[in-house]
Amino acid sequence: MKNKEVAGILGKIADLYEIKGGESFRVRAYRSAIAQIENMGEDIEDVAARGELESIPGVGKATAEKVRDIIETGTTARFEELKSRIPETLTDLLQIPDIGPSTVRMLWQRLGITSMDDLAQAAKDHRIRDETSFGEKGEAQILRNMEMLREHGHRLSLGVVLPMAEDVIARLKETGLVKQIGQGGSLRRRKDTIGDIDIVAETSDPKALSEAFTRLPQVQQVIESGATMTSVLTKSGLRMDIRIAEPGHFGAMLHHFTGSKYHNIHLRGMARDMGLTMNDYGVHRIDTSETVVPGKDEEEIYRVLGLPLIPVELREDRGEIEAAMEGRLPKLIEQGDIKGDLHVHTSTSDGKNTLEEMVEAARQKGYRYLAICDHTITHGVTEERLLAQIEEIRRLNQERRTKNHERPRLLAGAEVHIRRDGSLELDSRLLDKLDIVVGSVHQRYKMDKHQMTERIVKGIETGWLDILAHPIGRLINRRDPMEINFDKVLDAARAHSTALEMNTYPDRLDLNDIYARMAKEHGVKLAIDSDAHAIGELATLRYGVMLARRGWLEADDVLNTLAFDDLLEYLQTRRSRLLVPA
DNA sequence: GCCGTTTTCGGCCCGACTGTTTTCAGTCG
Repeated sequence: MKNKEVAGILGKIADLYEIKGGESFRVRAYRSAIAQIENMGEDIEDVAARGELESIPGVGKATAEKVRDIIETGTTARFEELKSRIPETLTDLLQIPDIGPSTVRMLWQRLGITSMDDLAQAAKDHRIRDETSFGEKGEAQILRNMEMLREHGHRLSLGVVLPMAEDVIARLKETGLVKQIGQGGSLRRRKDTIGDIDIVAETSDPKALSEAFTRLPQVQQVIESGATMTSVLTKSGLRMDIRIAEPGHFGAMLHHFTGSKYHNIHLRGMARDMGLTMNDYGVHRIDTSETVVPGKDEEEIYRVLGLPLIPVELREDRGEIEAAMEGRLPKLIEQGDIKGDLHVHTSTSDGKNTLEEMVEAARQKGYRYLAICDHTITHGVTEERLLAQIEEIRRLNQERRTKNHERPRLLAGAEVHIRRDGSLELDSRLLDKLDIVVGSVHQRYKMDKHQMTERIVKGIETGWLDILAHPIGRLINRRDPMEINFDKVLDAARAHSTALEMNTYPDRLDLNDIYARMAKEHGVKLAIDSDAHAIGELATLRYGVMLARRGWLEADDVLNTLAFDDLLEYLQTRRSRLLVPA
């Protein structure tokens, strides 16, 4: 039973309580426990096995007992009892924009609606306008919102959404109306998937800025517009909001709309204990309403609470506030720490650019090294072409010594498929000629958990894998993660000094922050690689740095922050230790 | 349902926008 599944059932219980009504604080407690369980690095089953569920923040005696029930039996008495009184399918309706628990309850009690299909039919039959306070407009809006959920109800990759937001911000800057502008929400916190775009801006002309915002070429439709916020639907189906701060309050507004919700709730609780209240216009005394700081920047807000500025990527209430209080915030990895890319392809296999073009692009990025890892036999190079490529790489490195000193050094590598039985599809005679070996699963993703874990662990135990590429195997919105026991993979990776990849291909973002933090805590190194199949894709590596920061990673945790000589020594030492000739 | 640097009971973050509104509930972030 995965954390996601346990959280899913607790979420249903919370949903059913909300539809029932009158349980707002109980619901809040559930939601807070759910957020912790979804975001914790560890398998909830392991925590339960150790009897430490109640050490999870927000999980008390009652929730711990339900979690144990769910792990053991797949459900819990409270859930069954609620379902017997309130149709479970009602919780689906909560996904529809602008439909909340009160509306669901009303639709159910007054019209007998219990599912999406019921609701669509009732709207088409005009029963909603006739028998509820929703008018004709409201009824049409429900149908539109259901359509929107069907079409765009999913979250998009950070690698897709961030460039869109950057373009919007550049255009708004061009208007000359903004004094300060930035991203907010989960986008600014660099979550791997994004549900909507939040923008925060300071201007002396809110009306003109709102109008400029709604006239952007990306905008399909204006959803709502007021004095301090305007919300639109973009042509790509993403909701996009702009919040407008009064001069002098940009930091407070930015902080408020960066979140996360639970980070903010935690901070507001601290403020409350100090007799203070926080909102998007600064920090104020509760008794006199006197403004303590207006929130011109974010530092100001944290300072009032006695805290250093907490990096945006950490603001999830996953221990960052406690770490900040105790002065032990990590020194997070930065883009500039990256010295090279250890997983790129060329036209020798399925890449779009030649070896020379990839090298030149890497040089322009200032990389000190680049590992060429084309797919092996099944997916790409033949033995002859691989040998020829190794020759070419040696020649280029030789040439670099006499001229082109600024060119990155090249590592001869391959991306080797891990077969169903855990063997590698390249034999050791060829593997031994390579400087670096990246292993990955590229076929048969749907093995059961035990078999898939065995397969990957055996692959690692061959001793050849310097890096395990895209370890989880998901494609965002297209393919679910593989079923694996991640703890066992981590144990094997640590024992064999195999680094786990943070693959920054926008469809993958694999590993993400949560798994990366787990790896770090297991003493396993990470490698942030673009898996670029074209020169333009080298730049996606920044998404990996963002997710690494969310995973609390420091430069030392990441293989490709090493200087070239240190990297080479690391690889050679590793291989000589694990692959002593028999 | 959780939690405690006055607490094991009595609190629990805060505000904008919409329209089912004319003073407020529902939804959202």
